[in-house]
Amino acid sequence: MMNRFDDMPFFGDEPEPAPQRAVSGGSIAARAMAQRDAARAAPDYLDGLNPEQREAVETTEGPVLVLAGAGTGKTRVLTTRIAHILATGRAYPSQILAVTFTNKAAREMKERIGMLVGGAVEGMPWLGTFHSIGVKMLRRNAELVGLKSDFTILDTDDVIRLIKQILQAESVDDKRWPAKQFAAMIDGWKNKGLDPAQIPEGDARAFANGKGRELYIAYQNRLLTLNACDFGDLLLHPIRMFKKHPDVLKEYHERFRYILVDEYQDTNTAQYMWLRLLAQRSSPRSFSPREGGMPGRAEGGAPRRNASDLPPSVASGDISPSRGEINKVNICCVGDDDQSIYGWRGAEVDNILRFEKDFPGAKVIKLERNYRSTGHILGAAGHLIAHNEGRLGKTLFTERFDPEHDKVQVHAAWDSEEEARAVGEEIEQLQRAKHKLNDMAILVRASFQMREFEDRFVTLGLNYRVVGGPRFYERLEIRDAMAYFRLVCQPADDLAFERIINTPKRGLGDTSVRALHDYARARDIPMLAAAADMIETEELKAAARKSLFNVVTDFRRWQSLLENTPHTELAEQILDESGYTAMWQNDKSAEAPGRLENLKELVRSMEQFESLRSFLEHVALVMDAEKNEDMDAVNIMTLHSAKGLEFETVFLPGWEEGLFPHQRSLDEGGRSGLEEERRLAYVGLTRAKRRAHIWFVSNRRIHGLWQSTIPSRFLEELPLEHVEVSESQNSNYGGYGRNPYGQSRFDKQEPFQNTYSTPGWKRAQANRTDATRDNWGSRSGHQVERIGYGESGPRAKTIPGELVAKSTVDVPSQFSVGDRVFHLKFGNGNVSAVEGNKLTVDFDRAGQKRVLDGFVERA
DNA sequence: GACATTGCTATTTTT
DNA sequence: TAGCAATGTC
Repeated sequence: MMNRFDDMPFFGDEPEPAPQRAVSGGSIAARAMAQRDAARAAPDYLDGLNPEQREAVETTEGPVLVLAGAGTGKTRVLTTRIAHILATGRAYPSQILAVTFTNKAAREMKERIGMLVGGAVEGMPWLGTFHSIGVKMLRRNAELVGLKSDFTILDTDDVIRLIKQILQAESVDDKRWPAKQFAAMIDGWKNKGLDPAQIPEGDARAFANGKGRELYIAYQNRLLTLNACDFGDLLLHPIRMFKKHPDVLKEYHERFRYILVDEYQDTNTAQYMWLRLLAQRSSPRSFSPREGGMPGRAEGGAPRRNASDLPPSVASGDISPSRGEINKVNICCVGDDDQSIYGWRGAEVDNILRFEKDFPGAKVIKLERNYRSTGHILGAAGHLIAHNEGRLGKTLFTERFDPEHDKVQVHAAWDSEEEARAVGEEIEQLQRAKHKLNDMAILVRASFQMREFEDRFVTLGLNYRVVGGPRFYERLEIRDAMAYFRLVCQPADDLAFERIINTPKRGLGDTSVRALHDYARARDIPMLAAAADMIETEELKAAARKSLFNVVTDFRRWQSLLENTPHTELAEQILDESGYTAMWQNDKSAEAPGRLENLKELVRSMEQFESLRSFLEHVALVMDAEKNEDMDAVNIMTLHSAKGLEFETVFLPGWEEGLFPHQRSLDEGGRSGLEEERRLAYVGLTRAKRRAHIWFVSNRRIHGLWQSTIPSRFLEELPLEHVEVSESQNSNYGGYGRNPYGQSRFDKQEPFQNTYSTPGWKRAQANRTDATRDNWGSRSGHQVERIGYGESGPRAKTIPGELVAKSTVDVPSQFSVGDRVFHLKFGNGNVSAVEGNKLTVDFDRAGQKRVLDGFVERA
């Protein structure tokens, strides 16, 4: 057997099994902590924990589910728990498996554990993301799944290029069946833990005239030939390995005494399977993922009420916790079902809803004491989320309720421009009151919303930062440079080869590359090797051969330098000698200097790694952007990327039907889609510590067309007692034709009205009933049921799926060129062109605009 | 190989 | 509308 753990440093350096509460052996830090523990009744790391948190920390044995609401000290519990396990000598650092989703979370956890236990955290090799731990396991035993231990990790971009090649090879029309789409399908299957043989027949047929399965197989084969993995494989290969080689799994079972999982509500089926295998101490029966559709995410859109209605899951069917031995597993999952917002990416809320069934005898601890937000914010968020049915049910509370705190403010604006302007004013107002911009965030549903705010802030000269977006390692020049490095380290990396063989231009165009490709495929050798061969043959033109000869000798030279040259030096050398640096130096375009700067930064960032190889590994998994937190700036980001963050003041624009909840979620996800949107709203609100401002507009431009919009149903789900509706005084919301550029409402000291009866609100309501009168029900065929709730608050109205008029071209317009029309926003004008139901109108005052005919009437 | 033209699509995003 | 990607033209 190749899985010899004894040559793994972290397996060999400590006695095994760990003695319970032993004070001898183990790391010095752990020993010191244990001694201190013995000396004192309650170690000081437990200070300041509330009773529930303390229980979550101290219940170390058996399965534990910590339901940690927003702002209830989740990370603190997780890190203190680990510190506690170490300090009491229950396990050595290397016997704890602690998994997170993001590198950021892993880093943060490591840091905070370090603060509690000092250097012992360095001995925790199994603290990391699902993927990085997966890689670690795979590198150890790669040959068991047909890989070599130096396999490459492909990112999304590589994967798409690879699939393109496969589609071409199989002569699939990649216009009709885009590679991107197939990459998404494969990703989806892998999220569910499905091998080609296990994908649902329907899925297999749905792509490329039924070739789905075949192509998936071809893709997997290609990956093996390339000695490469995609992200999904980093989990699936270990799962396969565990299933095929119980002895390997057993070693891990003996190794991990404690398993901790962060953000459990975000785990997908594959991650769940992986965890179950590792958590399963009794000898597992043969195990295969369930065939057919995915569990959980409602196929028919039927709402899932509670865990007991759930269909037999992947795991409970196949690796059931037999004979109660599962109880021995000390697994602790921390999560919040109300913050599950990644269902669309394969996350299974059911995993958390089902925990107690999966782990009989599990202890469930709820953390509901919130340390972040004011009572009003919690009240509003709690009332909103209570409209969801598929939840475990928590109610956050705070002990510092202060009637002086602001209620959640709901604002109406005429259009997105005014929305941005008003938010800008509010921010400046806060700024004048000495609030820091860093403490404010604008959280949008979709990134196109950001632009309006950016424009406005540029005009105002207000600092802002966009969080998320394109990352450093995704930039063109970085990916090119990385391809060079990859190819030097791994001559078989054909994807890297193809990426850079003609970058910079070397006269090796499509024809040469195709010839190389064919030659390589025919002989089953890497393209770089093929290139070396083809220098000798007559197949290519002399110029191309010469060029190829140079490239091949370059790579040979660089490879020979790999072991003995400092890697930063080698990297610079590669970039210079390949002509890549020169290429950008000669480039006259505006972005060229920036790209050169990025390349320098890339080399600089390599310094902290010991070799080119370890750097490559880091980049493949830890794609992190640099951030400038020293600047005081307003944060702009999507609601998704705001999860886990907190701000004094949060602005939540765009609460309109169709945008939020997003139409597509409604159409594609039905009821569960709506609930996920609602959780997103909940996440948004609970990011706020003191102030939350929600906005909705009555007109928004979508794809260049102005559309009338309706306030989000979520607004109606907010409780009156915690919400204040304040219409900006200068808003000409509903008041046609008034100058929107009036004085700021902050200049007037009129008190905001705090009921739902302001004229604007009423108009919004009227607007809503009009627009929703017909077309009941969404495309997916179900209606959204009435969501009733007792006590106070407005009655929830039922809002159907199709609220925003669709811009369907096939509906002929009732208008024709020359008609005189009236539009709410733009006034009177003449129709100058008609295209389906889209009109081009020359407005008397507003100029030429394109509008949907539903929004104009005959003048 | 550089540049213009056409066509298409249009959430959320980590690893 | 706008931004991108994949063609077409010289």
